[in-house]
Amino acid sequence: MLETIEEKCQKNGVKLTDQRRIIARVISESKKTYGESDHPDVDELYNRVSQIDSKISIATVYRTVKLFEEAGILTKHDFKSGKARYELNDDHNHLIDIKTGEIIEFVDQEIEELQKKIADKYGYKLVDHKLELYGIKKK
Amino acid sequence: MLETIEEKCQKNGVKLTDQRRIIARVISESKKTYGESDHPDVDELYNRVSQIDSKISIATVYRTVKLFEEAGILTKHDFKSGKARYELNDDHNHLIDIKTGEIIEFVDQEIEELQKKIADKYGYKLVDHKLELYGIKKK
DNA sequence: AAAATAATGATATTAATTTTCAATTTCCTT
DNA sequence: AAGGAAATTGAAAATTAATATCATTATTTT
Ligand SMILES: [Mn+2]
Ligand SMILES: [Mn+2]
Ligand SMILES: [Zn+2]
Ligand SMILES: [Zn+2]
Repeated sequence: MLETIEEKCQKNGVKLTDQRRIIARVISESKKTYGESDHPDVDELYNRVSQIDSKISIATVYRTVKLFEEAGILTKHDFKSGKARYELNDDHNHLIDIKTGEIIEFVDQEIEELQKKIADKYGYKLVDHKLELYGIKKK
Repeated sequence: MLETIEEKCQKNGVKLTDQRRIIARVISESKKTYGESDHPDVDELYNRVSQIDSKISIATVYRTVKLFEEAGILTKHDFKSGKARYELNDDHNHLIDIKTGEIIEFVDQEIEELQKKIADKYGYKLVDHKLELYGIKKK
């Protein structure tokens, strides 16, 4: 982890209240605590946050993930589940097992460059990108 | 256009009622009629369909796009708009202008192959993929 | 043609997210 | 430090895309 959410907030002028700090912590720790491919939805975040401070409302969780997302701190995913799922914005891609729902994260420099090249070709500067691969395990 | 929705339905065992046929037609014509980057949501489809047959209900539009999607005829997009948007499933990608919302469609063989290669590297057979590039126009 | 099956339209329901609003906390200005 | 403005919060209501229900209509099957 290169930069903490707190630092990113400071840099982006996002004020950190007690509630936001706790929510930030839960998100930061979600990978370490719950495994590599953890992409919690708001309900799940609310559950985890509640264990730290049971008075935090789900409205605040919704407000905070939105705030963090708009500040570029979090990435919101709309996988097929219907609920939005969140994680730290660290520029990786996802390979999703359509049988099990397992999510594998990957980074590929070649893809990154190719995407930049394509945007460039159409006269655009690439500022964000989303790549999801759906596959079935080969036996 | 290589294959009509009607043909795809027949091939996939999807029955075409009058209502479905009209909805299929509206979707097929959405590009020609409304320009290159047309990705209508259900409300918009309902509006267009209603001009042809005002008795078709929005429930039927919802049911039909779901049916077509499950048959692999349509692709459902969850862009940032909140509403799902639909178009013919023809395996292209999107470059979205984050200032104007304009959607540019593109196909890139190199990206296609690279994606297959990555899935393969993780032991998966690629069955679907979604790539969205977000950019700002260079001046 | 009669019975069974499927699809439709209208409406109710669900569920995620947003909004409202009064209360509390934080931030300014003096 | 005090007082008032501004921002944030919790609880609850509102919104809204999408789905489910159900009586009616259309299509198949016998
Ligand atoms: Mn990247
Ligand atoms: Mn492809
Ligand atoms: Zn991830
Ligand atoms: Zn498209």
